[in-house]
This record gives sequence, C-alpha cells and structure tokens, in this order.
Amino acid sequence: MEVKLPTFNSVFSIDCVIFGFEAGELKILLIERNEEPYKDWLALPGYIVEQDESIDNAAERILYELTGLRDLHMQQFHTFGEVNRHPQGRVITVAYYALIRINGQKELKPITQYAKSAFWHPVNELPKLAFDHTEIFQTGFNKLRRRLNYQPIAFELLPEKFTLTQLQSLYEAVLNKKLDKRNFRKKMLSYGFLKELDEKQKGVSYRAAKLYKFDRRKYTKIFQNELNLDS
Amino acid sequence: MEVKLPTFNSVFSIDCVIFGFEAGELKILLIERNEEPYKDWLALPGYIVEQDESIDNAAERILYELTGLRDLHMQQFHTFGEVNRHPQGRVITVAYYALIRINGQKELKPITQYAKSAFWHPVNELPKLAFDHTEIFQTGFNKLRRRLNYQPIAFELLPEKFTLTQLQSLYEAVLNKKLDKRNFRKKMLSYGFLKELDEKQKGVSYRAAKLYKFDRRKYTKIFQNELNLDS
DNA sequence: TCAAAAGTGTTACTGATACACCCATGG
DNA sequence: CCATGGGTGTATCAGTAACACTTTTGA
Repeated sequence: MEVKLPTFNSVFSIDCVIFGFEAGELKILLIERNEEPYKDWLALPGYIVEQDESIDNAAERILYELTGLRDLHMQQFHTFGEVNRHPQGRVITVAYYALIRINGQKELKPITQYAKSAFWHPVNELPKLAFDHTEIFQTGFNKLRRRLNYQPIAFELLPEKFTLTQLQSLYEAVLNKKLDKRNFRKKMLSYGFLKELDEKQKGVSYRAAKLYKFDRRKYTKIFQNELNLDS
Repeated sequence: MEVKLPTFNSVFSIDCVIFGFEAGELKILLIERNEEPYKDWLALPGYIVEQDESIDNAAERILYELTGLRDLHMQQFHTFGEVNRHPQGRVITVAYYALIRINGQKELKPITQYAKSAFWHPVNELPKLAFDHTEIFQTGFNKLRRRLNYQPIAFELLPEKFTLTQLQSLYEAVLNKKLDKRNFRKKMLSYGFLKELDEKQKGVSYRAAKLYKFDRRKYTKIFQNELNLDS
C-alpha cells in the first residue's frame, strides 16, 4: 500500500550529532523514527525549526523532545542544502554537534511521538541512516577529530573523575590510532589543566590508577587568547 | 513617508564574504543595495535561494548576479538563524566565503537591479553594514585567519606570479601582525610548493625581486592526507 | 604467584624563534 | 651616491617521537 504524503515548500530543520563515550567506545545518539518518510528507520535526532525560535534554541528543543537530553552545549558545524535531500519537499538542515558523558542514570526517552526510541550506538559499524544522515554524521565526526587537536573536548565525554588511561583510550577512539603511553601522559600533564586527586580507582583487579579532574578554570586562564578564534 | 513592506514566512538566503588583496591591503566585496529594506546601505552580496537549486549553486548564482563575478571556489562557513535578523520575516542565511585575485580588468557590475554597484573595500575601517552583515563578516574573517595556518589560501589572492615579499605582506595583512622576513622565507620555501621562476620583478626603483609561482600539483601531492579532514 | 595494567626518563629529531648585515637597482 | 627593498645563516629553544622495564594490586 502506498502512503500519500503531503508536500511543502521551504523548511529549515536541525539535525544533531551527539557523541558519547562508554566502555572504551565512541558512540552517537540515534533515534528510531516513528513518522513517514523513513518510518522505522534509524536517524539522527532532528526536526523542524519553528517560526519564532532561533536555530540555536531550536537545536536544544528538538534534541530534548526526541531524546530527553537537555542543557548540552551544542554547536553548529555545517548546513546541508541539496535540493532532493528530503523526499517531501525542500528542507535545508543545519547540523549541530555536542559531546556528553553517557550516564547510566539518565534515561533516554523521547517526549514526542516522532521518535519511538533513542539510544547510543557505536560509531563504528553504523547502520544505514535515514535521509543523508550518514553523510551528516561523517562530516560531524571529521569536525570532532579536528577539534580534538586544539580544544580539550575530551573532558566533556568522560566522567568527572577519570584515569589517564581512560583519557588516552578516548583520544585513541576519536583519532582511530594508537598513542604512546609515556608521551601522551607527559603532554597532557604538561598543559597544567589536569588536577591530580587524592583518590584512586576502585574495584579493579590490578594496580589502581590515580584519578584526575579537568580544571576548567586553569584551562581558560591558559588558553584565553585562542578562545577568540574559536567559532 | 513610510513604505509598507510585504512580509513572508521562512526563507533561506545566502550571503557572501569575498576576500581580495590589492595594494598591500586586504579587501572585501560590498554592494550598495537598491531594494528595501536597507535600501542604499552597504551590504555583503546576498540574496534568496530558489526552490530548485542547492545552496552551493545558489551561492554562485547570487554572487554572479550581484557582482558579475563567476567561477570562484566558495565554501560555506556558518549559518545565521536569529529570529529577527531580517525585518520582513524569518530569514536564515548561509554564509559563504571565497578568495579571489583582484584584477583591474575584471569589471564589477551587478546584473540584477537589486544592487546599484559592487566594489572592493578595505577590511579595516569597514562602515556599518545592513542587517547583521558586520557580524557575518567578522565570523568569516576569523575563519580565514584560522584557515591560513593550515591551507595555502594565500595563493588564491595573489597574482599568478608574485614575490616572496608580496606573499609575506599578505600573511601580515590577514594575521594582522609583523612576521620575520628570514623565517618566513625559510618556512615557505621549505614546504616545496613554490616554484622559482627565471623572471624578475619589473619597473621598481630598487633591486628587483625574484618571481615565484604556486605549484598546486606539488601541494596536493604533499598534503594529500590532510585534505580529507578539510571540511 | 600470576595476570593485568600503572607508572616512569632519556635521547634524537624537527620545527620555531630571534637576530643584523651586505647586495642590487633605478633615480 | 643614496634610498629602497632583496636576499641571506646560525644558534637557541620547545615540542614531538621512539623506546622497555619495574611496580602495585586483586584474584
């Protein structure tokens, strides 16, 4: 049975590429669509921008409605405007990305009916996604990789207290290559924005590692100047 | 007399930040508007995207129609989506930028009636621009500065044959700081993508400098790997 | 006592910076 | 012959890369 779909003219939408890190793997947030077109497909969380909200606000609202997640710091990274990227009409989409600690407590739960579910999926072996979302994801992933070189974004993905090995394995997951342990530690510690805690890892069956915290105050003090060129 | 303006709903537009270099100064391309709102104001070349063209194509078309310039390699850099950025309705604009040799031969001449004129203006002492175009320009300028560090964009702005001093003064104009002559030359030549010509500068009243060409073939060979992370 | 990961220093290389004088040319 | 920019080398410093063994801990 063929479903007849409405058509429409110019519409803006937002799509979100949200990265998380869990069990040594980099993941992104996907939803299962509950609406035509691409009903039942997996997709990036995304929806249409309202008349009276800025795109930045729209991005936060849409992510919340589709996944229950709030108050992340999202940043736009690219706008996709091919003519036929949406089967029902002309939709230009602004893609945003953000990083977040994956936290077992926080339930992922769509507020609207547009998504059946929301869940984390490893960035490797991604399935086919709806629309041009695979391309959007790839572009976002490249941006993330680039930005890792000049911004301490890794700390958004880790728990508040973390070991240097966890930090390193996150870098390795994003950059997709092995790093030298001694050089990595030397370099990270030399920046001076890691605070060593009086605490150690617990519940591991080997020598427990020291825990560290990211000291955002020190970071902004050290890198004040470079922040201007950020956007 | 108050002019009554039509209102409209969602519209996409494109705005272009086009950089050129002339007489040791970095310049951008402005138009004088011939349409309400902001009639007679100076603005970035920009207009509305049609239903059936991709945003990349729209950018090329719009720039051509407003200035007569064609075939530049434009790249989007940011999308501006505040609710009230346009007085007549909701307009989200995708900003593009490009670099071009300023060439006395090539006349700047609007094809449509929307612009009265198009001309180069130094990036320093920019006047007030229509809409949020001052902000758009600033964001584009920051991007340019950033990109100069990892891409040979300077060569798009210079004549085909140029001296090392010209190249240096372009870098100085973009980065807005003085560079050391010896170090600059050493570094540029060490990359290996400058081809020394058998020719010298003419018509100067001091020792004539050697002319160089940018060797794009060598460049892409050397930096193949990094190009992937480009966008 | 074993398995598993934590933790630790030195050397070599590469790239960036700082710095000042003589040279060639046209007027 | 002078004013103007062209052209050149060296020493120091900072950051990166390569590389392997001992220590701690829980099971």
